[in-house]
Formats: sequence, structure tokens, C-alpha cells
Amino acid sequence: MPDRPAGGQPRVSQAKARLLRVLGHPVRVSILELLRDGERTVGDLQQALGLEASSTSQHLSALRSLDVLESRREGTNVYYRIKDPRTTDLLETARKIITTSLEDSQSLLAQLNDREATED
Amino acid sequence: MPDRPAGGQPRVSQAKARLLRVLGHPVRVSILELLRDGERTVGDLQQALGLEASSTSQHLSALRSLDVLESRREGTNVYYRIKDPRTTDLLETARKIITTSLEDSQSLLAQLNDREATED
DNA sequence: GTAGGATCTTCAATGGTTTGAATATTCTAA
DNA sequence: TTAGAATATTCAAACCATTGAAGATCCTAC
Repeated sequence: MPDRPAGGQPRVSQAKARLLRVLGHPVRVSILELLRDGERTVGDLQQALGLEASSTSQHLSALRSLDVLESRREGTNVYYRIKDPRTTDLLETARKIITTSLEDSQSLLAQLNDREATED
Repeated sequence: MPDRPAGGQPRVSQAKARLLRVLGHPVRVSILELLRDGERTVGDLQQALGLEASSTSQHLSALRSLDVLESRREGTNVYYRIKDPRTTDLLETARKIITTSLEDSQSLLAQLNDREATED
């Protein structure tokens, strides 16, 4: 079994990319944030997201097909939950990276403004 | 300033999604893996990736535009490096999630095979 | 200083993939 | 069987990746 399939990049890179890509959508990020504190029904999620039922279901199924979510049925409702808690950590890390990056540009901006005020 | 822009999902979710999506491509995952141990030139990366120069440059620029990478020029070469080390952590977390998920399906498969061998 | 070569980036066109919305279908509980 | 809920399918529009050509930028050597 070759490490590098026809595509070009190694299998492991491809697997990571698949996971990150499925997480890389605003609706799906919102879903994970909603599920951070525990399971919820599809109808509940749909309402919180402000989406059509069909669209909600499609995003949920994308996440489940990569094993990010799992579901159980109870009567007429289906409950979804996050399968691996490290998925939440991953999103939290993403948040930290973004925050740092924004803080850096903020402080750069402040420096530029200071300089403008004092120079010449 | 509204939390929820016209798009639908909150700004924060959108920002996270942008970051995760730019990381969600096999070539860009490979780039980050190559840069894990330190900076490298574009030509070096290009060769390791097996890509066209222009394609390499565009992936690098996508990563830089979201502040994932930074670069410096030295003579005719440009060196790229990872800006925030937590980006590496994020990829590592992704790897762990995938590994666990694969192990789970492996053991499920093993159970199925055992049952097949002993039943009837 | 300027011609040539090397490295990297940008641009525009193409082909492919993903998304969103609407509709149809399946599933479940009563 | 019927209503309600969830999922699957479809198709047009938006988006992304790749390619090749042209454009910068910098070094070296004459």
C-alpha cells in the first residue's frame, strides 16, 4: 500500500484535509458550537441555525459521514452529539489562533496611529 | 456592529470556518507538515510537494493571507514559516481524532469477523 | 550599469467541486 | 394509514484549484 496515492499528497495529509474541510464551513462550525454542551435534536438545531430542515440535515450528514458526530433516535426525534471531545478542542485552538492574529494586527494598527500623531 | 452578518451564522463561526477551510486541503496540510521543523524556501517546498511553481505559490499565499504563514526574502529565495505554533497543534489534534476513529472501525470490523467465525 | 539567469508571484482561463433551495422519498409513532 | 420528522436527490449558481504565460525581483558577471 503506497503512502502517496495517485493524487499527489500522502494519504495522511488527505485524511487530515478531509476532516478540516468538513469543519471549515460556518454552518458546521455553528453546529459544533451548539453541540458543545451536549446533544440536541435536529429540529432544535435547525431553529437555532435559522436554516431549512433539508439544509440542516445535509450539514449534519456531512459531519456524521466523517465520524465527527453520532446520532440516536428517540421516538420521532433524532439527537446528535459530538463523538470525540477533541473536536471541540480543535475548534477552541482555532479560536485562539484567530484571536492572537487579530490582536497582532490591532497593535500594529495602534503603532501606526501613534507614529502618525508624533512624527514630522 | 451585529454579531450575525447577513450570511446567517455568527462572525466568529465564519472566522473559524475560514481558517479551517484554508487548512482543509491536502497540499496545504502537506505544506504545514513540511514547515513543522522550521522554515523552507518556496523552491524546496515546491520540489517536496511535486507541484508547479505557480500552484505552490498560490497555496502559500492562501495560507499567508490568513496569517497562518509568514515569509522573508533572502536574496532570490523566499523562506516561509509557520507563524503560530498552535497551528501545528491543531493538525496534531486532527490526526488524533482520525486515528481514534479508524481504530474504532477496525475493532468493529474485528468483532464482525469473530462473530462470523463462531456463529451457526 | 546592464544582460542573463534564477526564483517567486500574479493574472486569466479552464475544469471541477461545493453549496443552497426545492422537491421527493423514507422512516417512525400513534 | 396518516402526520410529522428526517433524509436523499436534483440542479443551477457560486466557489476553488490548476495551468500556462507574463511580470517582478534579485543576484552575478561582464
